[in-house]
Amino acid sequence: MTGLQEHATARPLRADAERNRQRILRAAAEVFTTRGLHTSLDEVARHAGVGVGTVYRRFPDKDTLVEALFEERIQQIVKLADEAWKEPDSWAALASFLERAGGILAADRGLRELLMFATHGRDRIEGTRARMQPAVTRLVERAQRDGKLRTDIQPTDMPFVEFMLTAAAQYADHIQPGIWRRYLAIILDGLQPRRDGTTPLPVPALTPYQMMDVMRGRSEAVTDAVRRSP
Amino acid sequence: MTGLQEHATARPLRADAERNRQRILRAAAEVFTTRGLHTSLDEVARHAGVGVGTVYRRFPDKDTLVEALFEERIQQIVKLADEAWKEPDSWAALASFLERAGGILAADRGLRELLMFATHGRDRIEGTRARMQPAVTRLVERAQRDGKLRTDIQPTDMPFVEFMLTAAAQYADHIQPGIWRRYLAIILDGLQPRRDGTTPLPVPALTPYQMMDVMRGRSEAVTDAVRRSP
Amino acid sequence: MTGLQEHATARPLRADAERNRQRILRAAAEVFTTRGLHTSLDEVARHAGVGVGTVYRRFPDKDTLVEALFEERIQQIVKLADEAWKEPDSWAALASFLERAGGILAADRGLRELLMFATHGRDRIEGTRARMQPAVTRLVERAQRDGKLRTDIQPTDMPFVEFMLTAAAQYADHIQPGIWRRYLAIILDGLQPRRDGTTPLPVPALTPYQMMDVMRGRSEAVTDAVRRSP
Amino acid sequence: MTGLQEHATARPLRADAERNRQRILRAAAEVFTTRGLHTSLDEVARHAGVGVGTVYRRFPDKDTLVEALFEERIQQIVKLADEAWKEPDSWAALASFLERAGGILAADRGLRELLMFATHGRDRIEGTRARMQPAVTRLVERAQRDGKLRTDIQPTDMPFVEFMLTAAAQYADHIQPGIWRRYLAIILDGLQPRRDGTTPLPVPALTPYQMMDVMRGRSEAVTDAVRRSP
DNA sequence: GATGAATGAGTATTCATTCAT
DNA sequence: GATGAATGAATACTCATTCAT
Repeated sequence: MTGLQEHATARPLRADAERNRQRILRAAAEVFTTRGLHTSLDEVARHAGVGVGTVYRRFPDKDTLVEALFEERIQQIVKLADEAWKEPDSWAALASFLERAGGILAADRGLRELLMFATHGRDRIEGTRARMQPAVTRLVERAQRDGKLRTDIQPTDMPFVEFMLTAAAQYADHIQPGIWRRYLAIILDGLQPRRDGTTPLPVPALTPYQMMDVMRGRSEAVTDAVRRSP
Repeated sequence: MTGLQEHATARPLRADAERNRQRILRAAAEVFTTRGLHTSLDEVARHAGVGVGTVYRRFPDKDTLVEALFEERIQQIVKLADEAWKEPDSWAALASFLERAGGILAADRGLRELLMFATHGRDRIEGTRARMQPAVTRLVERAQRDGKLRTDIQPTDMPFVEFMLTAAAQYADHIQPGIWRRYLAIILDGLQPRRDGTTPLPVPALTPYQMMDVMRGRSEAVTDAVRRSP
Repeated sequence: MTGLQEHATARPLRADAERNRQRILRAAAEVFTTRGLHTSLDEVARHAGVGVGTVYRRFPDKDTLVEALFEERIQQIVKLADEAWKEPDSWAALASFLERAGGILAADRGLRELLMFATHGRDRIEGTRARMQPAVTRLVERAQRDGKLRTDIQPTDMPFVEFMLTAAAQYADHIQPGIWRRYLAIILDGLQPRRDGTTPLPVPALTPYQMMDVMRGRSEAVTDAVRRSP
Repeated sequence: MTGLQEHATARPLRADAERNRQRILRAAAEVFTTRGLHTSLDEVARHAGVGVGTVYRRFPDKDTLVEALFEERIQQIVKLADEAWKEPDSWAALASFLERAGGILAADRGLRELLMFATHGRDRIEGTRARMQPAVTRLVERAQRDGKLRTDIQPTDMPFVEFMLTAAAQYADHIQPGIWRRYLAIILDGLQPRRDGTTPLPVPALTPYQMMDVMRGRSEAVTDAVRRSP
């Protein structure tokens, strides 16, 4: 139903097992969202109404659970990119994609921590990201064709925009909700070509291949971030 | 030279004590920079070549040590703002300040974590921040007077620019060093007024008072982030 | 048999868990009795033949473990008061209660320390004490009705008699076993009305409410005494 | 001036050294009295206005410092016994001695802990105790000669009376100041011979030799009690 | 399959005592 | 002699992970 099984090479789970899996994921999303990534698996299990052993039966370790959550959110963002494509105005499409994705990130402390510290590197995440890429690329290229987006921008810049908004939200969203939108507006202005001259970008964007490394690279970071527990 | 002594209202430390203090600070900077803020004080002590008790003699707890480090770096940034003022071109002054500050942040994982997750709220940090404010305000206002900076920008936006660059660096600086400069360039373009129209900012900047809360607010965050232990 | 389960409002522990719980309690009683209340939980765990985590699974912290032990002994004393009631002679009933309770206290250094320095204030202890009160009150009042006990004595004086015997035992029982009985005899004589005049008591007994405070008051004391670590 | 040096076999201290010694003793008395025997020597040194090194120069370790304090108080009590001798009524003399000694104990938490847990065994304490013995013995024997005190009482019972009052004070003096006097009254009644029959004491008093062991025996106890630090 | 009991390494922190200044 | 800096063993407590029921 969420597609979390789609890449599972093994046979599908029994109905009750899948139900437990979903409960765990829901519980994890809830506690990680509200309390952050440290929060013990015992706590997650308690919220899910299962034993901690069941959590371990479904997810080999905490990292994997966190990754599964991450993937779920990434999927949402993929969906967003696909939906944005329907928007006829190419700039509005890109802008609305960035904004809606920002909204998802701003709302979830666990996800922010995940993005800021952690990630995975497992194949199935890689696959998800891969699926996102074309959708984002389409949005970017269309806007560039229409002269609405600087031509020195690359699709791999988009995740960085989100990372930056995430940081802004992390700092102050609890004090001034939506503050990140202020910075999105500034960045959007920076992304548009200017008649009166655009500052040349001093460093090339990441290649898609490097982008994979970014995601992978943070594998260890998860291990770090997730393990930290008060 | 680093001002680490400045807060000591009492007599200066004995020579040997000061030497050890510096060793501890250096060791802490090193391990926090390379391994992150979790990393036990035992480890810090080992790196400094002192007993853990010595660390505790100089810094009542881990938070305080982390703060001392933080303060040192913040001081560097304050100095940067003051130096930038000498630059005759008002836009260049602001831009160079943002860039040099970004450079400091990009270079240090521990500092980034500190900025992103942690801090305290003790008076001396508060004081440091307070001292930074006028310097930044001057830079901002001069650039606005010269028509080089959007008038809807506030001094409190500047720390957010840094937060965002920090995030970008955090993600990919190890893969593409200096990548954050790419995003600084985009943001700088977004900060300039445009003849062809500027997107209005949808959310007001933080007031200086709220900014204090942001810094304070992370008090708990440190406690969280710092205390997380593998 | 010891009622250690009674407070568990939830389902009873699994057989193995209960077995370990008992092992821990036995080990704790042993080491606390012989070495005193300081003695780390690591030590307790080692004696019990379990990991320290298991101790913490059963008892959220050291205080609670100590309290559980305390409660067990208090329960024994409650039982004593009830049994003493069966004794037909009212003075003999009271005296035998005091003596048998003294015997329990004299035998256990950990318990003595507990009584002298430590306790908690949690509901279940409070409840236990509450259950003791009526039994003691009955004994006291019957003896007074029979003219065997000074009428200016209150039920709240009885715990103090025990405290005093405890102190005597603490000092010298290891040198002269049973020495506390000598002082019990003196006190018993002091408790009886005298034909030839009784010294008026210069200070009123504690009210039952104050007695609760005495027990509660030692909350901090435990924390103190228990936490003291060599 | 306090006689603390009287038994010092070594040469007398230089004036400033003696002054420091007194300051330390005074500071120790103060902090131990108010906060208890745990309380670090750093704290004691701070209160005395000297460095901790100075404390160690005067007292080889914490135990010794605690013992010195103990001795000082014992001396006070010796003095009390001597003063009481002047009282013409033999019973009043004994009673007033017990009461005034109780007053000293009740007022001082550190001293109570000392008595309840700790002591020394060093010669000079032993000497102090030895000097107390005759004074107490005189009081006891005179009262017995006058038929005011049970004849089965021994001088070694007197310290136990104090121990017991100490326990009562420890429990509740903060809740009902002077409560220990209530129990002293009861004990005093128990110590007097009764026309209508006195319960025979079931256990012999300690011999003076055993009493020495009591004091000595607690040597280890101090080590225990003193070392415990929150 | 599910449960939750058991494990133990890992962390921050304290304080008696020693020793260089 | 005095100072206070340094030391490090000791302790309570947590939580990811494994395994018996």
